[in-house]
Amino acid sequence: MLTLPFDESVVMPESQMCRKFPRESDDQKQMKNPESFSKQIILRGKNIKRSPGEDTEKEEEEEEREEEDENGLPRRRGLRKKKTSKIRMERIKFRRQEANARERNRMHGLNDALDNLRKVVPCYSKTQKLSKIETLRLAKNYIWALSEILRIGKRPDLLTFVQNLCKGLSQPTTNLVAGCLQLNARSFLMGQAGEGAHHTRTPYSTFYPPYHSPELGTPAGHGTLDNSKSMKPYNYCSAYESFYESTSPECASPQFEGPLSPPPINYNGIFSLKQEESLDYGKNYNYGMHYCAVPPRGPLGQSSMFRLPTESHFPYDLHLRNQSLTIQDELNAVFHN
DNA sequence: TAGGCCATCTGGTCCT
DNA sequence: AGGACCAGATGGCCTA
Repeated sequence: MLTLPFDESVVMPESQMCRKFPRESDDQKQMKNPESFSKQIILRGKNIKRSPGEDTEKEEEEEEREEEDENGLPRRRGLRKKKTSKIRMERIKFRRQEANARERNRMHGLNDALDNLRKVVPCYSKTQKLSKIETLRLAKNYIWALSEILRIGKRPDLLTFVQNLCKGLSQPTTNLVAGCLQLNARSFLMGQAGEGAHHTRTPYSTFYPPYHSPELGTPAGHGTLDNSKSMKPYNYCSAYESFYESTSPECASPQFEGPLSPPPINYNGIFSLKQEESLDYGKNYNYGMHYCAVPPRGPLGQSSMFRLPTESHFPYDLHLRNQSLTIQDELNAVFHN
């Protein structure tokens, strides 16, 4: 915009000017690189480039001399003022653009920090990024959950941990977190309906080895699984155990690495358990009701509720879409009853 | 198409 | 004076 002649468009308010031009104007693109932008200003803006306050007096004096008419008499006040304001406008404009660049950098820094935060909260996916607000909420919940562990001095059950993590999160985020924590809806059903719910179990509702979906007959991560959103499932075990003791090999990394790591999980639709959204995060902590995923009985609950035996795995619940819907219906029935 | 999320611009305020 | 920080406004992109 500095390349524009200083005509009326320069005098008009900045906000109006900005609306006149496309967002990614040349200047704006250049502003992404402030250094090159400065150079551009030198090249294109003639005498625009200067450090703030520098030479301005000289130039304004010059301007004032210019403002004398042929007879050496000063021009009328109004005219002169207009000329001076033109310089000022130029300078203000330049400073505004510098401020914009700083603000952009600042926000980029903030976003970088948020990205770093995303990597340490219990749900990280490069392709399915948590929103800023959800990242902050999840981080807060995570800190709170961990501090509760410290305060109480013992491990809560998985359900409580997940409940705490998901407080106040939106449904998609809750789904994502649940997926990352590798809960499964069947555990939920078992916990909700107790033994009576066992009839709802499908042949593979009991634990089966990961990487393979019996119904699909294909390795997990293929077929109907949403592979486009390759997620790095957070290993609950790692966060948990690293907090207390050394991690087992299976729990060493929260991230999905390589073919031996857990497959991507289809988190679309599986955990659509919430009946309503809480409008007031501070008051409503009902989300826990929707995550009554009781840690599976059996091998998981031996030395620790969450400790996995060396050769056992968390179940990866790989559902077909319609199957997920069926489960969701069942869950809804549970809630409504 | 509405709504959510985001990047950017902008002007105000506070601090150094 | 100038920079950092903040919040409002705006428009683009994406998804349900």
